[in-house]
Amino acid sequence: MISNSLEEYLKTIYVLKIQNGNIRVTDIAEKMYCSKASVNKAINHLKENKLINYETYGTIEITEEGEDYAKKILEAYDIVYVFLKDVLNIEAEEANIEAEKIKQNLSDTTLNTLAKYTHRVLGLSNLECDYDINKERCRTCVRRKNNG
Amino acid sequence: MISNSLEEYLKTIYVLKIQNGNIRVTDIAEKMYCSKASVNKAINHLKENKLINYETYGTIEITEEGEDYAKKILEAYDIVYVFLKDVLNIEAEEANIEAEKIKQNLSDTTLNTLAKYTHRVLGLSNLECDYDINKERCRTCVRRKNNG
DNA sequence: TCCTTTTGTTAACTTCGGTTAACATTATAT
DNA sequence: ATATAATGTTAACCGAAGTTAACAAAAGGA
Repeated sequence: MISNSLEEYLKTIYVLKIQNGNIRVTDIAEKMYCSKASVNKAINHLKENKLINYETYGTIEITEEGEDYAKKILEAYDIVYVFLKDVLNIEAEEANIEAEKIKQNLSDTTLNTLAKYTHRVLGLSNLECDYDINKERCRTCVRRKNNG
Repeated sequence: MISNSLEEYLKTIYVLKIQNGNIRVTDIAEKMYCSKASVNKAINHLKENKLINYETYGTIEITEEGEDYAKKILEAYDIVYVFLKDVLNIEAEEANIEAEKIKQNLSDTTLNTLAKYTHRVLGLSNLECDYDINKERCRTCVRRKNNG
């Protein structure tokens, strides 16, 4: 288990790599509005936790484990975001802010229950949805995102 | 604005005072599973923020402002707790743990929206519930609590 | 090539929220 | 009334997560 702060770094690294391919300390610092020194510390911690590979002055690579972790973080965000935006009808920008704040604090079981509830209420999947955050990315949430 | 940590101390002080009348540093430390030294620091911070009155070796008194603040913290907890327990049907103990973790991070507007949603889904108040977390304690949540 | 700019690292420091241990004060029991 | 127990305070410390500033390394242009 890593801290919320490190989770944010990992998530940012994962997203930036998908968007931009390669990625530098400076990119992360800009995206997260923090100093390069903070990023440097963070990536060394992530390395200690085997979530990324990194050598001094080298390139940042996410490990298998790190990728799974990052996906789970994003998945948790999606579950909360979709609930706030499409069930509670909270405006997108506000829903985004709130989802970012909450997602880290929810247990797997709560996230699973919330996902199933949202799917049911929105008619996105049948009642006996067997979604499990630890097994796979939520197809219905993904579909919603892809459809706008 | 005080930190989440200080909010927890304030909430605990408020609840203990309601339950036990007077209250000591030791009581707070026991309830929060922390050292008396931590409590001492916290109450001095709360005092600086005018949320409690305290003199060295004296008694701990909550100010008007502190009481309002504590009530709001409890209210936020209730809103999340009732949603988790009665809408998502999460088991009480788990709902309690999760509500404790989330409540601090939600904005007033999200809390209001969530409260109204819960009331509507549970049929606890009419659709045009004008509940506002900053104005008063939620009567429907209170009623639910009192009725078990 | 080599000089300059960009990028990355490190050291020293800050704040927050906690700890333990030593000490001070207050309360209690005989 | 006083010894002892309980309670409260303070000092010195820790780790997490950030900062700035100085320095090191890499990249790019003339």
